[in-house]
Amino acid sequence: MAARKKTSSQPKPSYHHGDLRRALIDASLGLIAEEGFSALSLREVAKRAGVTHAAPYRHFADKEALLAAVAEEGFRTMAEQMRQRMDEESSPVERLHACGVAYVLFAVQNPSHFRVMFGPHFTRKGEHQGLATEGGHSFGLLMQCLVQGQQAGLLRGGDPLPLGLAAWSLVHGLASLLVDGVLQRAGNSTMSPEELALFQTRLLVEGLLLPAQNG
Amino acid sequence: MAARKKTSSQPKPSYHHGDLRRALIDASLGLIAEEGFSALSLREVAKRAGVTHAAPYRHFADKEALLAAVAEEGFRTMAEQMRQRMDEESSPVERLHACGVAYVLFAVQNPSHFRVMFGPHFTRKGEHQGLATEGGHSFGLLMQCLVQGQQAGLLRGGDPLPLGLAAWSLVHGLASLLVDGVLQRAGNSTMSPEELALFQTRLLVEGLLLPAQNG
DNA sequence: GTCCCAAGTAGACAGTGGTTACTTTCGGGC
DNA sequence: GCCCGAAAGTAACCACTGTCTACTTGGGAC
Repeated sequence: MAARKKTSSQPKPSYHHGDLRRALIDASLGLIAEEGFSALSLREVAKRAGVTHAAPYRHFADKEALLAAVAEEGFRTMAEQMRQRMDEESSPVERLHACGVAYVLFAVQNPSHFRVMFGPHFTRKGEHQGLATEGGHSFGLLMQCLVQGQQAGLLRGGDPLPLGLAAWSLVHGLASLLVDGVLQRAGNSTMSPEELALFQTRLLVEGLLLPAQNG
Repeated sequence: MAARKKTSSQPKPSYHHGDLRRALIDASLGLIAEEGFSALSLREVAKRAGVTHAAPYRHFADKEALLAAVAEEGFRTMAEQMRQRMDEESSPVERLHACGVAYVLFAVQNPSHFRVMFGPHFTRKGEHQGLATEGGHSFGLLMQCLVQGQQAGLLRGGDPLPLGLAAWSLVHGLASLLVDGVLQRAGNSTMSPEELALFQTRLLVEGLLLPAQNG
């Protein structure tokens, strides 16, 4: 139920409904949020959007196409939020933190989006390369931070790709645990998602070792 | 399709089938591995186990109970493998690495188990507290490593819980990305899951900063 | 004002899935 | 050798889902 800007992403406002495509995506997100992913069906989505069960086929070839649209929007929004938050910082290291915090916050604030983006759907098809493209943008932002940190002489050198994968793993893991509610069942409490994200990204940068032991 | 020891976990070998309960769990894992999680149905599981579709109800109250049994076994196996791998190391830091590597390797070698364990199933019910218990064992092993490292003066002090959550996030994220095949689509390649896990856990311990910058 | 065509409706079909009630099989205790 | 009860089989119910086809609506171009 994230607040959603009425951007002019879809050019044609459509005839009868206004913007059914938009409404279907939102209905999907709401349904996943309230009933869980397994409850998501085209028919129920259509009902939520206030149309009959065949109407979605005017906008999406099939169920998978709808999911792909949801995921693609998610990747785009996430990259946008990461960029925004990173732009508020100047130091490469701070930008790195901002990058990770934005990733986790997006997941927590848009759990339905996150589930679709990284779920086990999408049975093959090269059709969804839009997803890989959009997802690549986010990872590109992260890698850019890392390389800048290396060039500034702040971060350890060498191939930045493994470093980026590690950073991605960290924030993706935290996001997954939060979205799936695992941390609620574990003995966590107290720290907010943002605090957790900031703490963990700092920890990855600084290391678990005692400062005196390092170097 | 992980190799499975015929341990005496279930006392009663049952009458007609031999051990249908065991067979149903294995069939579930095989089905998820081959057809994906969404293809998992009680009827198909029963067919794979060589019985009719109503037979599973002699051993599980409903579909969710079967999933819970799968997940619980997964948590138990994972904790066991973590313990084994940790016991091969003596230094707390090395044990920490072993702990993380075992987590990731379990996920990669038992992706079906992993998906069930951390999937969005299990609609409420306190019945599944067996899951939380078994899951807690794994996390307990991790926390034990951390505290030992602190007591040995190797790791930074303070509340060990946030440190443990960070370590968990890292390995859980890597495991998730590998299991969901995201790293295949990204420009990864070259490093094996074990190498990735070891590299990343080391990185978390030592930090991203240049050694000279740290401390 | 008319006509066209996208958008949406109504209905149907085939397949699947979870679940339950009743029946049959068969190993072991007596 | 008989009988009980657990384990598995059989059959059916009912709900739901994705998708297709044919029909209707209504706004805008002309």
